[in-house]
Amino acid sequence: MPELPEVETIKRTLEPKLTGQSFTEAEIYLPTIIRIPNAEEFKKQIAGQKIKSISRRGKYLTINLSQNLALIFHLRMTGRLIYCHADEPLLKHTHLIMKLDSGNELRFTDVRQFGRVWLVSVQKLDTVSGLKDLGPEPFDTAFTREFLKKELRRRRTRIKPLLLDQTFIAGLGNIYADEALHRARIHPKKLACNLDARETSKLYITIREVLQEGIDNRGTTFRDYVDGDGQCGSNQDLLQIYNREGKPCFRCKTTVVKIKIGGRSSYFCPYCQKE
DNA sequence: CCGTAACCCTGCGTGC
DNA sequence: TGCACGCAGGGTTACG
Repeated sequence: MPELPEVETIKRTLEPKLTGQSFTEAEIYLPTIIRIPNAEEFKKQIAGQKIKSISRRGKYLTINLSQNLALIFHLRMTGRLIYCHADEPLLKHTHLIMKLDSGNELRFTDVRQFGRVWLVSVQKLDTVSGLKDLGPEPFDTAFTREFLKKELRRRRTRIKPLLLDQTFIAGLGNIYADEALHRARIHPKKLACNLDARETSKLYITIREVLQEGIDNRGTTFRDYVDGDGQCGSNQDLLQIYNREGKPCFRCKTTVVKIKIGGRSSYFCPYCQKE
């Protein structure tokens, strides 16, 4: 599940390879993944476009093109964006191939077909669903301890679903949200407005810590995630709580529990994270 | 405002 | 071995 650290890793692997190259043509095998424009327009518009830079916002990856165009990807759960030579055999579930003038290709594959692609002018970025409504970047100066404190105080929802709400904070997904809560010793069902000053401060720090460690370890490969070179990350070896149901908490040896909150699984330690 | 659930989709683990 | 079934999940939408 590509979350902020995974998308950031993909960005870092792709940027030096793609920058300066131009797209020559596109082959579309599953048109439904492209939200804007239609398949024919996509092919027509992307041909000849030069890649200026790559950027990330939350879990969205943007390839900034010449002529004020932006090619935007959201990988959802199983999407992959891989740079390789045109001779490489096609992986299963390859839905989109974008050819480059170097003889290499950028390929989009996605087992579950939930990933999405947009090609829009920068003036129309607000037509990319979810992008304009994103909350602050966890590493941006706008995301301060005071901001988190103020926002949590006025929210009467449980902390776990709130951390997953991309309009609240951009980039956290199920894995890093559980890791941040465990490290801050906060129960996932605790109401946001009931967090005390110490918990809020701790959470502010642990959100940044778990994300930074995820980036440092080149992402968490739980099942499907690979970077732009097709390489797995290593952060899965360092997870303290996610997917550890029935196993002893590394801190206190209490058995890790899995519960459902808002339809999503949540892993926590009932001793370290009291409700 | 908040919670819940359905939906999109395929692969995988489980139970029979 | 094979089949049916439930589950996994990010984001969107609908509804209470």
